[in-house]
Amino acid sequence: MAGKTGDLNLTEALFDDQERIAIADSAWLFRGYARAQASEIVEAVRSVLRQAPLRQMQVPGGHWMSVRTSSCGDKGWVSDSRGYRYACEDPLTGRAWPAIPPLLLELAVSGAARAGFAAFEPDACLINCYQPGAKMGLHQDRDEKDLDAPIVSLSFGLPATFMFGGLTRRGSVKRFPLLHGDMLVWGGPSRMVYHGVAPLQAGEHPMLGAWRVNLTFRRAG
DNA sequence: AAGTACCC
DNA sequence: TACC
Repeated sequence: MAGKTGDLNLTEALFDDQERIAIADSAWLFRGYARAQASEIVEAVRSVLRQAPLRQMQVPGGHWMSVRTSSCGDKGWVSDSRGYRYACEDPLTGRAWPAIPPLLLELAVSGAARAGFAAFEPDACLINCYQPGAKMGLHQDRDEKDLDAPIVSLSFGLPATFMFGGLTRRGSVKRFPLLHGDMLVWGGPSRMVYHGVAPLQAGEHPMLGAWRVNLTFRRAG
């Protein structure tokens, strides 16, 4: 009897080519897509974080997210007791968010194109930083105006178990590792899938120590 | 509710 | 599923 959840056996997954792994309908994992440029990417992220520091955000209901976040781009994702939204100003500094570094933008756009999403013009890049124990519960990305644009996610540092569910909370959830340099792209019929990250396991990464850094690019509108 | 608690 |  099939359960409601299950591991995605990547050795049995459909390989479109050597690096592109189908996760679901219109959802693709590009193993190690950004690995060769990881050093430059991490340096660009550090530069953004000097201008828009990491912070923990409150969610409606009063709890605090375990993940530390910042943003770059025209819009940044913010949350407080009043709710979630995209904002043009960083509430921490009162200034506009830093621009998306060109290298990151180029990777996100080229990655989206390789997944079949032409002319992706992200205006928001969320920076989610996980330390051991940090997690992201199953949720939908539903605050963007343009749901035709995909979500492009880049992972660096410690490995994480990604949870990729269905269009309802009750749908089955696939779990698979996201490793340093991996890119995940989902959109179209998968755009509104529930997804999340299991609590990060302790570890030490040569480049990032006890951290996982995730960049997600969206068209917030 | 990108949160937790608790119930069935 | 409920949470105000």
